[in-house]
Amino acid sequence: MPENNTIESTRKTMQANQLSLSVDCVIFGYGEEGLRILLLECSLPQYGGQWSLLGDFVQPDEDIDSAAHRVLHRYTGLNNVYLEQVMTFGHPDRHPLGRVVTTAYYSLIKRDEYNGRKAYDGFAVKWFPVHEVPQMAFDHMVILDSCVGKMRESLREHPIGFQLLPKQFTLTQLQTLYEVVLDINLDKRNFRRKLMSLNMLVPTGDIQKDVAHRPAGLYRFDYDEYQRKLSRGFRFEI
Amino acid sequence: MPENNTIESTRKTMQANQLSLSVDCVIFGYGEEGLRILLLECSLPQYGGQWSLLGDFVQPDEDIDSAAHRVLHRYTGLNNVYLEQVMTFGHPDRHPLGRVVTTAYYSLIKRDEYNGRKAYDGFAVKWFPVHEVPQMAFDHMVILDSCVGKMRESLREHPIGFQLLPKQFTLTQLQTLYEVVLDINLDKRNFRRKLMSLNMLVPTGDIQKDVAHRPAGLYRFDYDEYQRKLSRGFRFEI
DNA sequence: ACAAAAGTGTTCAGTTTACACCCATGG
DNA sequence: CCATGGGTGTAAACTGAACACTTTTGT
Repeated sequence: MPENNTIESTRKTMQANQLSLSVDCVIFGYGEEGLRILLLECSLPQYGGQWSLLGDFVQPDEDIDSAAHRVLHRYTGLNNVYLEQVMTFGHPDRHPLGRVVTTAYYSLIKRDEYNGRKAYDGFAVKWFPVHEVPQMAFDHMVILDSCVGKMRESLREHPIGFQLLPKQFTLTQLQTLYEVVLDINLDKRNFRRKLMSLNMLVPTGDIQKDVAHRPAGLYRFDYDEYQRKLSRGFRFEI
Repeated sequence: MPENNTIESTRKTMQANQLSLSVDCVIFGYGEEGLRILLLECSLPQYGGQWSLLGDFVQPDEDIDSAAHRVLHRYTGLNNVYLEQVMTFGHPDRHPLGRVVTTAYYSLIKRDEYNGRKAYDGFAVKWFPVHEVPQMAFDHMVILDSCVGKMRESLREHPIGFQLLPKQFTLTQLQTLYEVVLDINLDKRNFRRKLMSLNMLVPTGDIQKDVAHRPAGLYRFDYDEYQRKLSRGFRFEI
């Protein structure tokens, strides 16, 4: 498995092929400071000062999903994380060093489980707020935008948000998650009514500890019940 | 531009690369007989008697969207047709002759504008009803299923159905289109109310001719008005 | 006159939205 | 006793689904 992304290794990969395939991951991190995106300082001189998504070439005998997982693991230390393919970008001039077609993925992780380094091959890695993304190299801004859209759509239509909370969570934590990631405001009473009416949140019986106000009840998401409902034609929707 | 898909040309393309990229198109044809899919008899001996989607390798300096349009044109004679990327399939063993990653597209055309041949390179091309697809080579059944799903989703959320009707059409023709392609039944009154409430169907003033019953009024889809509404945040939905 | 498809309203149920106050706890 | 967030109900507006008869035309 490749373990660096220097210009030399890039050239070597490209020379072996008329056409190369890469994966690029938009990694969303959810935490105290809101929703951020993990970016890498671009190593190509023509994109000096700009940033890029985290990516690598797909190896000759590697599944593209596996390549995306490998990239995700390399930069975050995480395995078995939710990763979704978004779209493939294949304009002939999108990469200045040659023909590279790239398949975009996004992932949604908890910032506090992130276990990456500050730099790779001498190039910085940094979290940026979604509303303050820097200049992006290649066509990575377009890719980023399409991943933001797809991620928000999936968050509304699949129960992937629960992976960003502790096993036990309060309804306010859940609401805040949707508000932050979707960049919307929700009504507390309506939100609770809707979520509870799905019959997939079960009270654990526990309550918050050490908070300077009335402690909230804790819930867990009943994944088995969700699967059962799914097979009966149910569609999750926030 | 490549103009054949024989086994020899396939091998040649693959030998030049560790990894090849192809496009595969699911071509839906709408007409009198309902919704059909255009398939090609598979040329590989190990898939004898099976059928495959219409595809080709992406050329070194060709956009992937262009490759899909090229394939579509080759097999249907059509240009400037609606074509949508669905997903990229990259399992290492999906192609018996080597590593081929493929990007799937679907297109929706009018059967009566179809202008293809009966065979290409000695292999038959045939329309199959969506409910009677034959044995498919490679992973093409999986690809087909994902394209059917995506096409139906897009039909409901974008006004792509109007491309399958004459410029002027009756409301019944429109309703039948949605019923056939989505494989559902719709209530006539509710359907008309909903469509008319979008304020994007304008009566042309003309009526049907030469029908053995009360002639229906003809409408056209106001694409400009649709664009205007779009930019004001409107979302099309059937 | 008949056959065939066009055209047209109303009711009911369920869902979504808007909105404000009291409660429990820690400090 | 104060500050902080937790927790709760109701009314109005809107949306989606069900449902049947009259009209116009050609033969």
